[in-house]
Amino acid sequence: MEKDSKGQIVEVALQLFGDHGMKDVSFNQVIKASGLSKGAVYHHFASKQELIKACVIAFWEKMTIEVINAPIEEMPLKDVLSFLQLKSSEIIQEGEQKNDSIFELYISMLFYVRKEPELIPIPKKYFGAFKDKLINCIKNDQKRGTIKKDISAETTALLILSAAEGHGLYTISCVLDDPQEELKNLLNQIYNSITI
Amino acid sequence: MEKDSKGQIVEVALQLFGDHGMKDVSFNQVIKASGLSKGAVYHHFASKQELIKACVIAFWEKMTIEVINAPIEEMPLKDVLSFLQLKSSEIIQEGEQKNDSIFELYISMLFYVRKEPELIPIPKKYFGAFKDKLINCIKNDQKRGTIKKDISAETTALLILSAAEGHGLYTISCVLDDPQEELKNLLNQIYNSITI
Amino acid sequence: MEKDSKGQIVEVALQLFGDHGMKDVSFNQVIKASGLSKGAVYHHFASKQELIKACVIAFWEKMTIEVINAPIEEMPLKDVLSFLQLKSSEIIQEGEQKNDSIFELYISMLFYVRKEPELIPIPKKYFGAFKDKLINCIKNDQKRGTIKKDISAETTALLILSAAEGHGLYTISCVLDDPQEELKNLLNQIYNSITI
Amino acid sequence: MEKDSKGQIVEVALQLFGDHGMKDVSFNQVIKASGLSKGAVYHHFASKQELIKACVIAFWEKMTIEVINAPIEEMPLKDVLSFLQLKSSEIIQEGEQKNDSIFELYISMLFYVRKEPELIPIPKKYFGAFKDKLINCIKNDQKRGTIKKDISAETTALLILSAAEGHGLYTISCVLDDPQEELKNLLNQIYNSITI
DNA sequence: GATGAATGAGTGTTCATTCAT
DNA sequence: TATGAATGAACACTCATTCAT
Repeated sequence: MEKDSKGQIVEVALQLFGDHGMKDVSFNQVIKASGLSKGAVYHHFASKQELIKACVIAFWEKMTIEVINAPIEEMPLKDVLSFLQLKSSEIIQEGEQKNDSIFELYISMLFYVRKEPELIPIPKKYFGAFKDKLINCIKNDQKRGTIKKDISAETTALLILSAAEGHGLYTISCVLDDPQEELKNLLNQIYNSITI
Repeated sequence: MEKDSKGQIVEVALQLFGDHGMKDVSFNQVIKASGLSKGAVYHHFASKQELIKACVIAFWEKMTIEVINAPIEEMPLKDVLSFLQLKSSEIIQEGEQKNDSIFELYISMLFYVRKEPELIPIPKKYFGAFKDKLINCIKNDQKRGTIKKDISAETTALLILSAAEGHGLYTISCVLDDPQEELKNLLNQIYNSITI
Repeated sequence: MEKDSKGQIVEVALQLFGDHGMKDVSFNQVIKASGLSKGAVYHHFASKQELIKACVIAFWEKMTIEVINAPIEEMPLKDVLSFLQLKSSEIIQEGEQKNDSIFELYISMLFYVRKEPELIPIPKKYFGAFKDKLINCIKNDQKRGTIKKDISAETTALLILSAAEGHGLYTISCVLDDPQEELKNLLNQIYNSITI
Repeated sequence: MEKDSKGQIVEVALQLFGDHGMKDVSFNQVIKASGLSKGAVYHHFASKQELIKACVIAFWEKMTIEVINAPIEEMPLKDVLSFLQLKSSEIIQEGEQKNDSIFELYISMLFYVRKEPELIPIPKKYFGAFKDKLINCIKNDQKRGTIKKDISAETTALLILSAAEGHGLYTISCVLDDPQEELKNLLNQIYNSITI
């Protein structure tokens, strides 16, 4: 019997932000889409800024939970990289249909945080969780003897994440000819360079 | 003795876009900053869209020229990577002072192109030139015998660019603890994995 | 052990009105400042109008009590005029620090009453009390033989009050060069013209 | 063939301010009443503040011109006082019909200036012109031998103005029983006290 | 070719007030 | 009696754009 208008507004706003980009969605549009009145929305969020802040927080919390729940934990790195490729291709395909891909929203969310320094810990937590999972897999593989012992798990994890991130950006901007193939090559080269 | 008002307007607009972000600069602001009258600016650009398009084109042309002129051609890859690190730290430092870094503008420019498909070749040319230069360096090093011959120059170049790009994004979003150190580690790991 | 929320709300509202002007204080601000909930305040005052009306009444009652308690009764007129000067300079000094002086609120209260005719008796009572006190002093002085007997105490009292009031308005509006000196001259000229 | 939208807007705004009070007239109302579009009005006045400022200036300039043109110059003081009474009763009668009298606007204009110190010279000029005219009349009467020579023309002028001003305020606020009669008494008492 | 007055839909925000709980 | 979620008209202001001169 809960109403939780506040949560619903954030939900609706995130949807709109994902569809048209954060900068291109007006508060009025959010209000209209929420089905509530102007005053009601302002009752929950004193300004557009505050709504956006709530959305940014909700976005990163979702992302963090997604990472935490990702079934990566005990996988060998090989499978994790395949998992990353799969996810990436899903995002790419989704992005081709919509005007603004989830990736664009993701970047807006990063940039927004940059201007509200007190929010920095939030995406940092997401990023840290992601990196830690990768590091864990690499160390497990090192124990298993499939990955060289003198490789820094930390740096390797960051390399994988950065390469995937950069590749994502290049994909979005349409400068790559065959994004999926090229991502596979990228991750393969990294993987091959650290396996025994 | 041409006035080239058109070019001047683009120049002024790019300056404003760099300072406040493309979405946060109105046509009126550009007009005011240009010192020309409303009618005059509209005489050169029939709409804001057209001005933006001209700016996007000018931006990528500048970037491409910069890459083409970069003194990378005959360097060993080692030095090229140092050069990349230097550039990166320059951008980071600049970005710390301004609200919107050049990096943010760069990403806006990528995203804009995405929605105006006929412009795609323009950043693609920039990216291609960058990648070709790297490939060239790698191949030279392979000839010199400092880099393994069985490594794909193409994939390695893309790996370097992607990793740097992704690292830039992570830096901008303040999730890294020591961006410069981490970039060094990243590039070192790549370099070590391909040297003999 | 009564809470007298009603009185407290009026108190808070008067404070705000004095600080920012009656027109520039919203009902919401009063509610917030009162520390009560929206519903609670509306329970006491069915509308903003009613709250204002209560404030106007409270304001004039305070003013009336102040006049009634003023230690003027048995003073010679000479001292009363000095007393007026003192009060005036106090108000001026206070008004120089705040944005809205008590004088501005006083005038708003007068103007408000004008539009709610049933309230007219309230400031009239204040004004009457003030005038009566002055008349009394003048008549006493006439008995004492210090003031001419053929002078109308009524008109003289009104003259003093009007001159002081007008002078206050000129002071507030910054058109006088040396308000305090000029008030002294004003009252002296009146006083000299009626003394024997 | 001049359009002078700017002047027309000020005219319309002053009309509305006079009718409903400065604080109770919204920019939208001015825009609607002006017959122009929102953008057009904002083209001339960058903000409501600027429009108000222009109105304040225009108001005081009108008032100053009115004083300068008043046929007071060579009159004996007696007639000038009658003239003042006449003017006052005109204002009172007008004020009884409208919600907000010209007197209320006049006071708002004084108060506004108080918060924009660079405007202070403007009503000061009006006030100075008024006082100078009175002083002149008094000095002429002193030459003619109808007014005592040992009276300060300066103080007397200020006394007349203050008393009239204060009386106006009392009239507006409905605390007087017979404003016109009382003003006559007031001015008579002043006049009688300075005549030989 | 160049000017700037004019347009009107749109923005984010505030307001006094109502009403289900 | 008391709460605070909800309402919607109004507010000041910005925007990209048009067009008569």
